[in-house]
Amino acid sequence: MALQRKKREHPTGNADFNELEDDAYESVGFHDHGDYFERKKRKLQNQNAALYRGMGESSVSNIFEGLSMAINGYTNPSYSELRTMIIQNGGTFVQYVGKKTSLSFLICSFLTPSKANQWKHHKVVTPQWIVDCIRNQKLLPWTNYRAVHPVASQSLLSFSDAFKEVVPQISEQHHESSEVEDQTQDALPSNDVGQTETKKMNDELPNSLKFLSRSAWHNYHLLNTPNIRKSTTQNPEFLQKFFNSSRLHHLSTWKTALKEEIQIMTTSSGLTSVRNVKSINTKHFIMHVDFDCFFAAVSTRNASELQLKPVAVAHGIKNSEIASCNYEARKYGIKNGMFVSTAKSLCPSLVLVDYDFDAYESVSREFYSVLVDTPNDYLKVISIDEALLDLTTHVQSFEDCANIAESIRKRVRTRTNCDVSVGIGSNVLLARLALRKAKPHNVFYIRDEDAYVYLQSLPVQDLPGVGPSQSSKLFDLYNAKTVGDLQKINKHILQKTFGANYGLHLYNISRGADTNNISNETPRRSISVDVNWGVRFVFLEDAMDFLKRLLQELLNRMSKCDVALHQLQLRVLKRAENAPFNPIKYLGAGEVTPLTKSAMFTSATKSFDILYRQIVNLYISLDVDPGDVRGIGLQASKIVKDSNNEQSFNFNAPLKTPQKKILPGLSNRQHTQGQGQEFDEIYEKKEPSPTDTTFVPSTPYNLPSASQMSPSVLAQLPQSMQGSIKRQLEVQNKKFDEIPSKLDPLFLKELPTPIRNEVKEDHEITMNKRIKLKTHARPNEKVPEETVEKIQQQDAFQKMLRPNKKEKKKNLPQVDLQVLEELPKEIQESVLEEIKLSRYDLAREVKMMPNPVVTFQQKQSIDDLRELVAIWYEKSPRGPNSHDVEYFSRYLGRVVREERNLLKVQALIRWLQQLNRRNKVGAWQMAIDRTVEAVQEACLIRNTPPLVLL
DNA sequence: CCACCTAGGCGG
DNA sequence: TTAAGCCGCCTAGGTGG
Repeated sequence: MALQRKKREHPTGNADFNELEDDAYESVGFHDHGDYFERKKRKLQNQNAALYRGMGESSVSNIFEGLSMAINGYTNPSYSELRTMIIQNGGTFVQYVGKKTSLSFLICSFLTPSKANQWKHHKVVTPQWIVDCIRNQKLLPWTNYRAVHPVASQSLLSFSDAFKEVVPQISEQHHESSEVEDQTQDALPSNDVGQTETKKMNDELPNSLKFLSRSAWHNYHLLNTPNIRKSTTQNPEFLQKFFNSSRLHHLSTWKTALKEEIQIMTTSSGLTSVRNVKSINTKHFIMHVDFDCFFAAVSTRNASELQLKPVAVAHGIKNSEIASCNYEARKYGIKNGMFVSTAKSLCPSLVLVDYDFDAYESVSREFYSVLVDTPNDYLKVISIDEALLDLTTHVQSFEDCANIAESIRKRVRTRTNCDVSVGIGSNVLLARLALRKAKPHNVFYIRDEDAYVYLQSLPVQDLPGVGPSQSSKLFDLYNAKTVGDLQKINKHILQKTFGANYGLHLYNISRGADTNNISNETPRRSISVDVNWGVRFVFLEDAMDFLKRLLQELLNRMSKCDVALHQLQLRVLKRAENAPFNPIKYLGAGEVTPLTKSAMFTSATKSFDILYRQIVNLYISLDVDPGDVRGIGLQASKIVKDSNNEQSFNFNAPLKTPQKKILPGLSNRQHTQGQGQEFDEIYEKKEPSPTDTTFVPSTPYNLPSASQMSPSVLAQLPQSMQGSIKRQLEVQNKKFDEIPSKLDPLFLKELPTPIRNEVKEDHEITMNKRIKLKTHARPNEKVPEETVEKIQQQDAFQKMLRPNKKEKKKNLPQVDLQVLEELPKEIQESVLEEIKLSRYDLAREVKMMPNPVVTFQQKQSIDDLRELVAIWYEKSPRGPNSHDVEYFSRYLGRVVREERNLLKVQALIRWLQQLNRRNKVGAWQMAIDRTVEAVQEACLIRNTPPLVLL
């Protein structure tokens, strides 16, 4: 099945606003990032010119005449709306501001502190100014619309005033904000919770809403519509629903399953011999068999009246992608991947058909049984509807192949009522190119002697491995449009511009030579789960919640193949800057920036707890606003067979290889220099023998399954992640209105000065830093005894709380005991069990022990600490005392190192930034910087990714 | 030179 | 209502030993 990548769809005629935006943001491709910005810049410039030209009648006024304006960051009205407003009212719109001096106004809703500083000598106004000026048809005094308040003239605000300041800022941009309180009251349960309790929760929710980013705020409103909410990650059933309906997910899983199934079938039945190695030098006969418009054909296979009409398979009716369309529809220019609305405009009589995944599977089964029955040397699964056959030892000529192909076509037709096409060539590349020519419902072969000339007329995009990116690169750099043009380019030039491997590949395939010949299946090397549709979060907790479900899904898939992982990768798609909150596609990702981060595990693991904890770290380190998350993925790599199921024989496992080992790395597998060297030999050098792994156990211990997601696990998670506010109340046994009545303004100064112990500890840890960093370098690497000891020391926490160093070995700090006592008996036991187990592996980066909670001024919950910090800020309007800053920084450092709660640290620093956002007190900014610095250092010591803030 | 990381691309 | 943009593999190119 030819899955068409979505191409840019250029709006015809006079583009209106939405079209401009659609095109610039949506049609470039899903995460096509190459020179996106370059193209966007050019494009926008053209669009501006076009806007100016076509202004004649659309010009509304000239109130902005002579003024040049630029837009920065998220705005409401949107970037493009503002742009039109400015231009239509006589202003000059400036793009990508280079020289600030030439600018009259900068339009923005909010500036980061560093940006604010950068723009302090300019007129920076909120978008509301533009709106109000146009509404009043005159220039209003801009000073009433400042986005940045000058530091000097700003009077100091009291704590409560500061809160009041924030609210109107939001409501000014979102007129719906008055609804918020009503809606939240409706949304909260009022039955089994006392009335005061409910009120407190209500207070708490609007309170946290005040600090939502614009994108999170947007999502909050979006998700208030129950039907929409149901279609997003907020729905606990989302993953299942999504995967059941996702064609791409089906394609992937089908392929994986088929590969395994066919391999087993052909190996055990003896119908297909394992590929003959000596035949490398003999001439091959390769056949590529593929259904014509598979989904559409299957859906209409028993409805002959539909087969004559234009038919497309899609979910929706508007901005839904066409997965497959028949040849009748293609006559109208309809293509796979096109939006239904576009297709409808090309062909109003287009018939839309639903997916029928079960039917695709059963048709495919018939298809593969025909192929398996066809005598062959090798059968390779390409996808549900597509396969390669090596017929080398069964035929003498292309004519023989063509006869077999016709026979396959006939049999498939009889059994499925669908057509396949067949391409034949002496290698995979030529067979594929022949297939293209054969379609629809035909057979075609390319002889070697004709290949070179045949290729010349093809567009470079037709070559496998050459997609939109590489073909546009070829065109931009060498003006090469056809394979003939490509043939003329010097090999070394290709290698220089496209890299040694890919350049050579291009050189070869342009001549019809296939470097990647058909080969035996290699074991899977990674397992991943991705969701890039319907992802909408408001709070950090939403993201964490979804990540838990995603991780569970990953673990389910891993357990089906009996593997554990050494490396975990988190992938987040972040809404691109300036991309609209609502993408064109309903609940789609829109234009995004992909971000990835990975973690290594010294011993292979499949433990939910261990992995989840790392995922939290990875997620935090990516520092994406929850409102901007558009997609999330987890990938398990460096996977190893899990030793628990050693007795079960696995067909896919290479023979003679030990059960537990890292699968071949890229460099081992691909580099042709290593030819002739067996994997095992390579392994022998790199893999320590089992006796070498005395310290770091290569077998992960398995936790009692009851402990997965048990309350004991929940209890050790940061409070902000523990779901609802109600549960937070229970767990912490605290009441939100118990705000410290009134604290002495000098209380911070009277605190005990830093304790000598801790200074010593800090020093010690810094000295260990280098050794520690080394230990994570490679899985299964032996860790020196000396390091272990030091790490143990480092992990011995709570020196401040428990000055008695001899208690260190006890492993159960008082804080934990308190937590433990509150838990049910059996869970207590499970926790104790975990702790017992963890004693065997103290060097483990991720520990099973609940981390100690470090208190500060007898406070430990984020909300209490925020309260404390707010009072501190309020009471020190000119800036904090430097001792207090040190004290606070040290505390945060300990939260990183000991409590290991990066969420808390991030929340507190952000809170401080938030508090200082209005007044912008320089001394406070310096204090924040110092705090961040301390936290980064702590992250370094802990060997976790640094915290990124704004 | 190696091992590791992240980004990007491709196909079905 | 809309809609269901996955997933495994490869290569490049940077960093740090």
